[in-house]
Amino acid sequence: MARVLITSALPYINGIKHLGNLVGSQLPADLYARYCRARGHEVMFICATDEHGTPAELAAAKAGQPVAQYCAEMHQVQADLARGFGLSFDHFGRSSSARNHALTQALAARLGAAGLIQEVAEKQVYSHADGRFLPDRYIEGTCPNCGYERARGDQCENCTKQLDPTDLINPRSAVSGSTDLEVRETRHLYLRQSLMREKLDQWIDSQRGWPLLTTSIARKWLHDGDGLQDRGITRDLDWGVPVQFDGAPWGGMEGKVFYVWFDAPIEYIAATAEWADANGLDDAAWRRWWRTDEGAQDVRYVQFMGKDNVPFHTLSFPATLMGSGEPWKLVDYIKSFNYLNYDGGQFSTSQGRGVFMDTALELLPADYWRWWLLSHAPENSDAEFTWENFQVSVNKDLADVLGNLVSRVTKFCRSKFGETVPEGGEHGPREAQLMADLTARLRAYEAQMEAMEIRKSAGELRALWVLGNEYLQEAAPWATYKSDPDRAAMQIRLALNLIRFYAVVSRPFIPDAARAVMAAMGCDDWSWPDDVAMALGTLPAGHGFTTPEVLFAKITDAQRGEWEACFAGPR
RNA sequence: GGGCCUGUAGCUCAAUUGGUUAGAGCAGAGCGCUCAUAACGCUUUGGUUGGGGGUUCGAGUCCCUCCGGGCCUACCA
Repeated sequence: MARVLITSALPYINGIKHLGNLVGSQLPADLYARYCRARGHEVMFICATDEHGTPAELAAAKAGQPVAQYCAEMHQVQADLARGFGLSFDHFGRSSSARNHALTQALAARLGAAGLIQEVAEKQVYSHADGRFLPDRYIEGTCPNCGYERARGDQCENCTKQLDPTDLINPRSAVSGSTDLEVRETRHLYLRQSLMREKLDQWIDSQRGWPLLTTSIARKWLHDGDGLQDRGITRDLDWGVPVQFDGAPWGGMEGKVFYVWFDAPIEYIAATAEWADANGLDDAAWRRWWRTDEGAQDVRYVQFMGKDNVPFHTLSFPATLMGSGEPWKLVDYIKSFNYLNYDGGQFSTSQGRGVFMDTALELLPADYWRWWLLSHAPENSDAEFTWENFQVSVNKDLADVLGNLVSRVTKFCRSKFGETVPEGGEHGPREAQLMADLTARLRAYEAQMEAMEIRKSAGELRALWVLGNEYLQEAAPWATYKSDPDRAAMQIRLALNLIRFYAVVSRPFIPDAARAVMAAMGCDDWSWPDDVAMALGTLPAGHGFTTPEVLFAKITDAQRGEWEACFAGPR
């Protein structure tokens, strides 16, 4: 028994996430959390909505709502969708919480006292019409390089030239279109990451077995050019954690808030505190997960995220925690993912391209999506979702291999012995062989899960299911029933136990179906099959069960065609 | 422009870090079974590992080069 702290990158608040977002962090994190719990480990699985920043404010404005209300509503929407997908967070928090405000300010104060924060005066574009400072990418104008008229202030997407907003010809606000812009001087706080480069570099070097994607991105930022750059951690916005607070080691920062990438990872900790609050527990309850001087020294901390989040988690957040001089728990393993593409292009939140979490659940049960996404997780390179691949994989793996196995066993038993685990007969060599095969495969499955090799884990699980079909084919209880009914009874008794076994080991991937199968078996024993032979004796002769309805209905060609057409363009 | 990742059977992916004859699943072909969601099982056809060159007893794996895909980023390795 170990203690495992698991965090998923925080989904941004400004809308419903697509399947690419889901498979990049929350879903694999959930798989791992469920597996760890199934193995009897003590798990704290944390996620939250990332609610600060300009896009949130603009999305709220577009929806005609105060930003606080907009975020509260969208948080609820995302929480409901997470539940719909079976994401088993111990707590799904909000980066706008009072806990995060307090913790972000406290950490910033520590960093300031340690000399790791610097005030920098810089020039930013202010829009009078919008009444706000505009981030570079919200300023549009004509590209001085190629003449493209809709170049953004950070980069021209036509000629790819990197730009400064002041380079643009005829600049205007992308929010309102106003040309009433002004370059103003404003002061901001910078996190002096550059001072911690050596320490971070050694820390990264000391990690073993991290995905190449994780370490290569971290090293790129550490060693590229002049090395790790200091980064601004504040912005001129209203919505966020105020930079000026009682006890702050700086003055004159009224009207500014911390920038999202600074406060968002801190929310991992704050959300754990929110969890304690929500459960009526004291501070010690959450601090034993996060403070190595208060119980977290034996915690294993694993983070899941898409590759775009790697720099913040390998460098900025560790710099924040290390720089505080306090004994905060640092991450032990960072599992990062590439992108999932949609049918030849990218999923796009802004363009509404691809399948989003809400519509996905309207089409099919969560387990269909969970299985396909996890068994095709973009671990080593970008992966691609196509409707055809989805249909073929799901029908074959879930409906044919697993669902049909449950069906053939239960229906055969019902017709020959009734809905009761049959009595009689003794295991023979073929049964011993099955146990041995199952044990070998199960150990391989466990090893892949522990290594967080998602695709390979799915492959091993599927191989476990296949063993059941192979056994049934060879044992042929429909034939032995005629010559030796006791033997058929033994075979079916084993097969029924096998179904329960599958419910247990499959639950991390397909929790809803697993629950349905377990319920049909009239059982609630989810103990992990450390000893396979013993596990396959759980349901005794005489135990009643019910024959489940079709576990996974197949996706028809008609459905696929319809969905293909329906999702071809922006929704 | 620079850096990193990547290119393996029609499709989706493996290959214990240089070590026998490059393996799985799906799709295709054949056979078997009939309990089952026309499901399952067995057998089987597919690869000059993007092209070319090199190092080595030995290269999918290392080096060079060209071609293609992706990500990150800025006058710097």
